[in-house]
Amino acid sequence: MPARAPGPGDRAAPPDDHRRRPRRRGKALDEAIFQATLDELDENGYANLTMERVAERARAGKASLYRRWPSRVELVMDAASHAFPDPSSPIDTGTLRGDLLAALRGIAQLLSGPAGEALRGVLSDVLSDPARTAEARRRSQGRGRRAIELIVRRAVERGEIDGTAVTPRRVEAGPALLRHHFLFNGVPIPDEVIVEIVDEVMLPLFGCAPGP
Amino acid sequence: MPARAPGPGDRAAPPDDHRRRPRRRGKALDEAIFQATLDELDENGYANLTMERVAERARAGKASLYRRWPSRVELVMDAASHAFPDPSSPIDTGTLRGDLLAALRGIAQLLSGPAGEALRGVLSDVLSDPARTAEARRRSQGRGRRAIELIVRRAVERGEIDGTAVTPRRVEAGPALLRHHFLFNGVPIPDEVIVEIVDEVMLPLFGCAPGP
Amino acid sequence: MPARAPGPGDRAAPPDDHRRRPRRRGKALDEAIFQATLDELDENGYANLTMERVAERARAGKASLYRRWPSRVELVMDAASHAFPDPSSPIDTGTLRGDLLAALRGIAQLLSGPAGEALRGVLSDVLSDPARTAEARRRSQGRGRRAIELIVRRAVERGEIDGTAVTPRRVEAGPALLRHHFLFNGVPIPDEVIVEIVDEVMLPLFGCAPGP
Amino acid sequence: MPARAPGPGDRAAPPDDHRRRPRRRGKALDEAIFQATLDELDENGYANLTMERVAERARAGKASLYRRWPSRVELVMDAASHAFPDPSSPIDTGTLRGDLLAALRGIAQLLSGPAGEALRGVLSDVLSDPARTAEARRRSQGRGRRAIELIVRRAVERGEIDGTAVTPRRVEAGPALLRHHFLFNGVPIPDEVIVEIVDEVMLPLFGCAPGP
DNA sequence: CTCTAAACGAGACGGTACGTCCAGTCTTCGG
DNA sequence: CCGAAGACTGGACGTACCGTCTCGTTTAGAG
Repeated sequence: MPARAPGPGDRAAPPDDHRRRPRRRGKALDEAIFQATLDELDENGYANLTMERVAERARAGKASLYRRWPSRVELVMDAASHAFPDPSSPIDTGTLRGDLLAALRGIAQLLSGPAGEALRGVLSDVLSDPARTAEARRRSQGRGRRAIELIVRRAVERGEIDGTAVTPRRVEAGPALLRHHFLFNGVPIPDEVIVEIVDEVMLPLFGCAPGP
Repeated sequence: MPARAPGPGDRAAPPDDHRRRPRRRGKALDEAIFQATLDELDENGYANLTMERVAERARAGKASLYRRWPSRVELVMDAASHAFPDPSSPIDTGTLRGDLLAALRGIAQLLSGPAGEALRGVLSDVLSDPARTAEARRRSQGRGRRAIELIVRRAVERGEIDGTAVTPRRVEAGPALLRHHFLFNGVPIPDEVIVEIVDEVMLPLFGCAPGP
Repeated sequence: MPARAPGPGDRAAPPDDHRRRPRRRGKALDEAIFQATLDELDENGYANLTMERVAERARAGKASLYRRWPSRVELVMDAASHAFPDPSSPIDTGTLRGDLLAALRGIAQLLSGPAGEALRGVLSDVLSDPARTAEARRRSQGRGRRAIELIVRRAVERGEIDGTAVTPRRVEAGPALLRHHFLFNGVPIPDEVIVEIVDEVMLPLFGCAPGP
Repeated sequence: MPARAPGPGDRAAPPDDHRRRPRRRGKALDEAIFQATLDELDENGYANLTMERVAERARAGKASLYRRWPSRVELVMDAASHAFPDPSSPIDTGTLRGDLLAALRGIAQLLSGPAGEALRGVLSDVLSDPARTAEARRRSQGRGRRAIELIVRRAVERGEIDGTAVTPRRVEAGPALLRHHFLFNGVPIPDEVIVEIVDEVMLPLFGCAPGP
């Protein structure tokens, strides 16, 4: 029998006794899967990320993935969140403009990593289900929005801007433009883009004269 | 791998005479494929659109698709462009606010159809190749941007706004916020969103008092 | 080529619950595939046998076939061997002529079934690879050759013929002529052909006077 | 339009004016197709010979092939016959043994070329149609059979053998064993095989003592 | 410290779609 | 107007994953 596949008669093959002993469970396994997911995101992008490859890379069975997440979308969103768990209150530079630049730069940096790759892909997978759409929105927008809200509130308290100019739509505008740029132009996001968004859009909307 | 495929006509197979006679070619076939693509987009969305089903639906062979477009992305972009070929100069309502509302409403309507479904899916498929990213950007942004540019120029000519307030970033901001809302919230796009974008962001950026 | 296939479970696709539960594995699946292969051989012949149709007929996935056999050739050879597993020692009629007629008739009967159909097709697929050629030779010639060898040995022991006349080439000649006739003339193989081969070729070669 | 296939809009492209000008017809085209067929047989074997590749290699359209031959089989048989048109009467060495060796060596040489490659593949394609089977048999067996017949007749005339031992079956046996060996063992055919067939089978069948 | 139930790795399973190649037919256009 | 060129429909190729499942094996925790 020269050129055959393993073949049907090989059913009685020994069950491969050399399995890795310290079998991971729970948290340890979660971590391994997250790491494999992020690595795949990095190397191949969301479009080419498959449950099969993630499982293999994590040296886990596919069932262990499906036991935890119902689909690729949830896995990727979880993995991205897990990688950047820290909402970390925005730094305080003392001026509205400085704070906004810092905040947007933080978001840009986030988008340049796995979280960005995840965001891009998740968008198209998620829209059929409104609940998951909302979940994705919450995860991707919450951080930036809360940061800007806090920054603007501090500026109002400092008397730098008028509180009546602050509306949800305007708070959201800056991060939205940044995300929009990322989605349509990819990475890296030039710093001029951020400066322009702050100086030409955000500051004017809050009633500030554009920066230097 | 010694053997070629047996093939349908290795003799002993009947010659299958019932092929449709007036075989379509060129433009006629293009049209049929575009229509099938748009129908699939409509019924199943981009994520579930397959070359296989489009071919079947258009009663065409897969090779006829691949001869024209190298992948799903290009087919879908072409089909969407084909369906809405006319940038059609924006209507003139006489006021900046009216023009902007009309323009954004036009974009919103476009996004609510197959073009929107296409945009969403294309974004995640296209980013690996910068050239195709640019192409997608051109197709999806060009229209809105040019419309706003023209509207704003008319407003400047009417003396309604100051030309120095007009920058590319600000021109782009309105459509960008609308697309952003569409991507993260889907359809339908409530009209209040459009009104808010115009009144709270666009008009102020161009130095106008918000509308009524 | 940025996009992986959409896949059936990219969400928004129903989970297709109607799968047959007690899914066949191992031997049971082997049997089903063999049966489907033999049925296809019978109905459409080797030239029109495709992995696709065999899989469909066996209600199996194509991957289950390819996991077992690297190509059509191996599948068909295995299926044919499986259908006629028993070389079964040749019957003893008491005379050399009777034994030879019985043996050749047995081979002819075998060639008239799926094994013959398999042999014909396999020949053209297998010759590019010497190892597979040898395998095919072993499977198709071994049986007949061993039978004739045994029959001739018995005749020598009975003193019916002289052992010095027995050479491998002569032992092989009878079955070879029969197979040659089958390959160039197809089925059914007239019994006169068998009688002629025995009386005009085999018996004289072993130093016997031709039969009645 | 960066990364697109020729695309549907290119329909109006000039109809490829650089077509080969002196368009071949009739004999000239036949020759080109025959040559392409033989080349393909040589390089890829019958199993991998396709009408498509032959057409491309001959720089011809597929329809030009189908207009001349209804299928691969006929094309290949014609091409092989065309390449070796000369039945050439068998050489006369003066002895039966010498003539037989020469004849079988001639057949072996023929089988080692494109004609052999053709024979192998044709067998499996032809059997569904008895008429074509007969045609293939005529083409592949006629030559050898007529040669042996002539040789044996000369030997009878020389008084070397007894005419009553000559039967069609026995005349056919030698070439049949040679073709059988070729089909199951491929090329090259060792010369010992030919010597064995002559000395252990053919000569004894015609009532001659084996050669030296 | 056993004993059991759950979690785990591995991967087979029935499928869908991929992108390619080829069969044989039909249309267009050049000579 | 014939015939060469090649676009067309259709179908099989062999591969990659899907999400489910069945195996044993390993491990944690209850008795």
